[in-house]
Amino acid sequence: MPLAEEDQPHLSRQDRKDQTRRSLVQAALKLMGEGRSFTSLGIREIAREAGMVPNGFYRHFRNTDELGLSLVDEVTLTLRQLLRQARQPGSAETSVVRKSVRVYHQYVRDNRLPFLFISSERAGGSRILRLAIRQEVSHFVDDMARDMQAMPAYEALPLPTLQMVCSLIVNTMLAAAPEILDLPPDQPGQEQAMVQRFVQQLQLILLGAAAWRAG
Amino acid sequence: MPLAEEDQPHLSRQDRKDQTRRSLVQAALKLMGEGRSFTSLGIREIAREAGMVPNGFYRHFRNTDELGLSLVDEVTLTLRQLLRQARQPGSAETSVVRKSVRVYHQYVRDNRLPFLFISSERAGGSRILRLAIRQEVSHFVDDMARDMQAMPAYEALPLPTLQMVCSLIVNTMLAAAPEILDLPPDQPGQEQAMVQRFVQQLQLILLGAAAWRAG
DNA sequence: CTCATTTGTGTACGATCGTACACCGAAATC
DNA sequence: GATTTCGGTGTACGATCGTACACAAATGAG
Repeated sequence: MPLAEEDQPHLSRQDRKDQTRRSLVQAALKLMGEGRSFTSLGIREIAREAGMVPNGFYRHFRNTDELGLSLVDEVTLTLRQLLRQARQPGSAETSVVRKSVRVYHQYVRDNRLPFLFISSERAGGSRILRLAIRQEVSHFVDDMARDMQAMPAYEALPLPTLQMVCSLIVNTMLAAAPEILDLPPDQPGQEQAMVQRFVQQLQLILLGAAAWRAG
Repeated sequence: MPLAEEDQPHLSRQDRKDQTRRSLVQAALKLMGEGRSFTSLGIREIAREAGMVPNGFYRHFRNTDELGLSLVDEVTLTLRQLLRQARQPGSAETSVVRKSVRVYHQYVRDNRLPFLFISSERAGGSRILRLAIRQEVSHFVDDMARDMQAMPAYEALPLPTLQMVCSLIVNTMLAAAPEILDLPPDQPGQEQAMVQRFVQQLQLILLGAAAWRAG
């Protein structure tokens, strides 16, 4: 093993590779944040944004779709973090739904790029990406349903029913994300109306779940 | 007025223009049907698909976004037709929801391109298109809510509440569209599971709406 | 009939695209 | 310490892109 460099902490070749690979993924995400769809991104463009020469791209991915799958992995972490946050002890607030919506609203705004990517490519141009994202969302729904099953209010419902309910909730949440991100920053009224409708929709779903009989 | 041509019915200049304009819009739609996103389409590409030279594009649209807005108009007609179809007298079937889902399922398959466009560009890359589509969807929701208000089962609910419910229903329907279109044609089991979940989700929403109190 | 308008064509330019090949320097291996 | 491996660079090619300009043909107005 060579002497450790002082001003640059020793990074193995693999570490450096992973680092530039991540920079490529982040570059693609950033470009999509500027109003581009994934299928419109080019290899040269991504490489340039990542600060490297076009050919460097091929050292990490064979084409843009392959990068897209890595992008799904990367962005999925953000979703999992959301679920972990939701698992925190629910404070006794007047309305659990209202608080959840507020937390989600802020979370989407704090993680603009990941949500923009997921909600736009979930039905977007690349079939490979669509399927990958749907699988991750499905995974997320399953986790959420298991969490819900541990709650006294819903332990009477069988798991498949809970999955159906959570799928509906997640759909509603993901559909709200691009609307949140498109809100003009100087229209508090519009924002308030959207949030209220969002809250009511979730309340209605939970109301329906409570009235649901058998699976 | 000149003599009418026999083998080519007389078309005014404006008629011919509208015709090629439509062919451009249809060309863009067809290209998106081949797995491309709208923002990845180029002027040359669209013109070529429409069977004309690149520059011809500019005689009709200044850029692709402008064509996109026409595309939204074009495709919206398909949505309106769906609503008109739903207005037909609901036959007395065991489950209205189940029948509606079957009809919708077939309708989406029969109008693949319009639904592919709407559901993918509703959260897609072009902000202008996103907003235009959302406005049309919102319009659709309003019409649907008015229809629902005329039904005895829901006449007790105020219009804003019905709009909130219909928005949830339409969201669920639009989210189902790309899943329907992505189904591998040889997996009846997967299709059946998807349809069942879809039916249950709509039933749950209606159950929630029935239990809803006040606006 | 004449002439201006308008729709679609042909050609051309510079920029960017995906990709192939040779190359360099540093890390990894021996 | 010598040698191999490999991430990243530089250059180059043909294809396609958006767009500008001049032109042809047909239509509508006078």
